[in-house]
Amino acid sequence: MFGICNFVAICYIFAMISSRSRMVETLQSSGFSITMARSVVFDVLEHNEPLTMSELCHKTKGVVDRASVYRTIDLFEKLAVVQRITYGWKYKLELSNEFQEHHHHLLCLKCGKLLAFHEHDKLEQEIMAIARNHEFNLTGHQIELQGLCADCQK
Amino acid sequence: MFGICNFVAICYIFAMISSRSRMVETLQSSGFSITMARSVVFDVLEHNEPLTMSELCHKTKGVVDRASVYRTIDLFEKLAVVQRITYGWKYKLELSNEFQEHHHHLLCLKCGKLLAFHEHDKLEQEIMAIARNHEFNLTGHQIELQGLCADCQK
DNA sequence: ATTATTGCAAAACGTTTGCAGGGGG
DNA sequence: CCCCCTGCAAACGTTTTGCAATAAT
Repeated sequence: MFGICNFVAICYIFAMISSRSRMVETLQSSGFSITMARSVVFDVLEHNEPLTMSELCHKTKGVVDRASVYRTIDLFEKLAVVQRITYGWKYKLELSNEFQEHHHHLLCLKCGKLLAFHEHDKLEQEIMAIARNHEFNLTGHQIELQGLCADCQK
Repeated sequence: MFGICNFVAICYIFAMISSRSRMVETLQSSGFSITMARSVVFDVLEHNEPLTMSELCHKTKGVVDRASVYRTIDLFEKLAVVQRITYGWKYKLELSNEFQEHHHHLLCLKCGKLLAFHEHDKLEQEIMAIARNHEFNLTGHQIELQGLCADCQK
C-alpha cells in the first residue's frame, strides 16, 4: 500500500504542520497574537540552517523590520520556540528542542559550516556527573566542537 | 627542611614568574615589542577571574586606551596567550591553556559566578570519538554547563 | 633613527527604545 | 473597535579604523 517514499513524505509534511501549529498554539496559549512578522520569522528559521541575527534580518528584509525581528526573537526565546547556539563567540538562532531533536554542533573553522551531531549519550551522562560532583543544579549546557570538516581537510 | 607550605608558596611564585616570562618570550619570538599596554593587560588578566571586555577596559581605564585593549587582546589571541570563553552567549577573557591548566566552566545563572572544573577526561575522550566519527580534524572545543551553584540553591 | 605601537576621534556595527500609526482578535 | 504589534528613527553600547604623536629596540 505505502511505499517507503510515501511514508517519508507523509512524515515530513506531518512534521511541518505539527511544528508550525505547535508554534501557533504556544503563542495563543500565552495570549500573543499570530502576526505576519512572527509567521515570517518562524518560517525562515524552519526552512534554513541556523542563522545569525543579521542573516535572519537580511532574509526578512523589506518584509519585516529589523526591530521587529529582534522583538520576535526575544519573544520566541522566552516561549522557548527558538534557542541561541554559540558559534565561535557569537551566536546563531534555530528552532528549539521542542521543535526539533536535541543536539550539538561541530563548527568548521574554514568554511563556517555547522554540522549537527546526535550521538551524545555518554557526553550528557558525564556532564550530569560533573554537575553532581559540584552540587550544581543543572538546567542546560552548551557544547561546541571546532575543527576542519572532512571536505576542508583536503 | 621544606614544610608543605613553603613548597606551595615557592611553586606559586615560580608559576607567576614563569607565566609572565613565557608571555614575554612568546611576544619576542614572534617579533613583537614588550610595551606598557601589553604588560598591563596581561597583569590584569593574570590577577583576576575571567573578565568581559568592558570589565577589562574599566580596570585599565586611564592607563590604556580602549582601542589598545582591543588590539592587545586581538594579538594575544593570535599568539594564544589569551582565550575567549563563552558566557551565556557573550564571552569572557582569561589567560589560555599554556598559561594555566586546561579546564571548562560551570556558570551559575543566579549569581553569575563561573566555577572551573578540571575532571573531564571522559568528556574529552568522548568528544574526540565524536569528531573521529565525523571525519573531523579537531582543533578545539567549548563546553559550558549552566545551572544553580550550591549557594544559590538554598 | 626607524618602525612598531599608541591615543584620540570618528565611523561602523549590533541591539534597544519611544512613539505614532496600522493590523489582529 | 480596542489594544497589541509594527515600522520608523533615533539612541546606545561595543568594536574597528585612520591618522598623527609617541615609545620601543
